[in-house]
Amino acid sequence: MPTGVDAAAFTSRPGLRLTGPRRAVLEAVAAAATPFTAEELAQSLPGVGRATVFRTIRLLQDLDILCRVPLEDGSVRYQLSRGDHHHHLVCSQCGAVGEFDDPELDRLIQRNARRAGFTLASHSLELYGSCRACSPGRG
Amino acid sequence: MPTGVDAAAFTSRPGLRLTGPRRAVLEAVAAAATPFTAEELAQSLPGVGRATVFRTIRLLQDLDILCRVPLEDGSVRYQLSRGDHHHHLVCSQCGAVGEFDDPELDRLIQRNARRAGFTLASHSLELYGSCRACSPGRG
DNA sequence: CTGGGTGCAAATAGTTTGCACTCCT
DNA sequence: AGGAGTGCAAACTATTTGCACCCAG
Repeated sequence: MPTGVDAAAFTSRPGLRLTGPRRAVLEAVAAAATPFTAEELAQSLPGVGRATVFRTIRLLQDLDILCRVPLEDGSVRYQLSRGDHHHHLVCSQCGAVGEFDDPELDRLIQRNARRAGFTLASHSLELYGSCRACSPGRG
Repeated sequence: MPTGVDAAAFTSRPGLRLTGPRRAVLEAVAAAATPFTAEELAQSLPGVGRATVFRTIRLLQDLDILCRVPLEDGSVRYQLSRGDHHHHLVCSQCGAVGEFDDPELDRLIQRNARRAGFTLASHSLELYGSCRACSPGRG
């Protein structure tokens, strides 16, 4: 078993190949302790071409293995996707990114869309603040 | 009265100057029928330098006159801000961007943050789909 | 009359593409 | 063996910065 996040996903699409470079990216992604930029990922894999890193990042997003995390400043990081539909909790201090989901929240979002005469296809919700470890502690 | 969205905001910060170029940007922004990119804004104002357009866009965001609209594909557009705190409804067909706010939704978001031990500073929520005009109509 | 603002051009950041070559299946 | 995948470098998109000059207050 190569990565834990492994070949299985690749079987899902006919013609998709699990190659050396992709394996390398997959391992780096799975091993990452914190969310990373495409640049950082590329630099951590000197043996893999930049373009391949970018192409693989996109592929992994399509396969729901990786998720895109938009930061408050407009930059973008990536992180292993831990669940299907979810939202992000981004800590501005340490950069940690948590995930959560709340059906009630999604229902409320849907309701707002309907109210506006809007047919909802998708949505994106990011929370920014301080994680437990980085919070002032309040006392 | 130059723009409707006028000089008033500029008085709010000591030292801020309402110059010709800024006036021009403000007028273009106020006249825009649909959300625009920085590039488009710059091109519509040949008399104003690119850098000034970008610097003014940033300034107008700080002044809550303009708001940044992240699209689904990762690109960014801008639109006159019609309210204080609000979220966006982005139509993938025609590109129109509506705004809405829902205190209940914000409360639910806050609750999710708290649950995760997270001190919330801000959040961003964008809905993507089809506006009333562009929707299939369902029947 | 002076410090905030501007234009230009070059620099930077982030990402995509063309193409010859490689290698998985 | 053939098409998916790759590396490289160049192209591209989006935005920022340095700096000499300018003008609103």
